[in-house]
Amino acid sequence: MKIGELAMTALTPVETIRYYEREGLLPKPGRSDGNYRIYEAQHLEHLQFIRHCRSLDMSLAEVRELLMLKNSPLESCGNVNRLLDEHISHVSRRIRELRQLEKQLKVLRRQCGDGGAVNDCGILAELAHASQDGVGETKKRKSHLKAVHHPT
Amino acid sequence: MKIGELAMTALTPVETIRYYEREGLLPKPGRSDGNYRIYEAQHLEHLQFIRHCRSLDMSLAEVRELLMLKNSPLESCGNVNRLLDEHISHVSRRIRELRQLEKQLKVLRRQCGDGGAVNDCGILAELAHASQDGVGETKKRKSHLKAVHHPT
DNA sequence: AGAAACCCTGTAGCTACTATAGAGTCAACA
DNA sequence: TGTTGACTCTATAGTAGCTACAGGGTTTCT
Repeated sequence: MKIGELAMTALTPVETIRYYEREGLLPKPGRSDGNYRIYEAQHLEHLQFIRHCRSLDMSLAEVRELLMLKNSPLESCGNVNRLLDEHISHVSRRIRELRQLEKQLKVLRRQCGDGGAVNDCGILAELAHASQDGVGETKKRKSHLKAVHHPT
Repeated sequence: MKIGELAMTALTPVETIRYYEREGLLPKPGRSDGNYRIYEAQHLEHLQFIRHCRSLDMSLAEVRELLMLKNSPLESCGNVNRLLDEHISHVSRRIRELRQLEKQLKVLRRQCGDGGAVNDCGILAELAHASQDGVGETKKRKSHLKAVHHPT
């Protein structure tokens, strides 16, 4: 099948498929006379594996690792478990962080003396204070999980 | 004060300060004879405002908006409240999403017939299935909140 | 005077895509 | 046969919010 059909079947944008190929996550398919990519059933499976992992918010690096483990069938699944456990702990940590955040934001929200002018707004006043709650932790470890915003 | 001192005081990397200036979030300071940036007390306050917002995971766009509201003192704080409420709802939504994710991951984790070879690993088998839980929602709204991973 | 520590600009890199531009291919229809 | 339209190709740039150079200039200390 051609890339468009694969894209429809796997519910994945065409450009994303080509991107995975460039990144070495998806094996290069054969080409038609007109230089179109021609995919087989195994490509679909492979792609669906990747998409399933991504839907669980794993990073492409993690997916890459899983794909490698998948291809070394003699090894034990200890590493698969380890990878998954680590990922779960990333998620749990992020949930804790966000709960903290939510609490702080709700406190902040209550600072507003509703309806007044901006000059008296308790929220802006509060924000101008240096709370510095962990702001400067230079070595703050970064998370790979998706961020919060929706740029509409 | 020079940029290094500002950086130390506000617990913010020097490059980040210059980046905020480029982005128009921090007003351009004066320069010394040797072309060094020279900051005043108000710059420190301004920077701390930004960092406080960022520590609450607001996007730079949101920070920009707040800064504008701050500079129009006659307006009412309705817009400040609105912005904050929206941000809180972003955070809450992301928490719900991650809880869901955590649940799925824990279910998956239990699929492994511990200690066996990769060939029999229930986790990999499960991942190869097309769960497609929302994988293909083309219009999935993006969040601006930080992702989960820590690239070590 | 020389070295260390600071500062400058400009550019490239990070993640995981997404979105063009500009061109080629293929099937169907008049 | 020509042409329209849908599809595909490569290459490049953009997104967020920094971070990390390279290759220079300035200041400060000894």
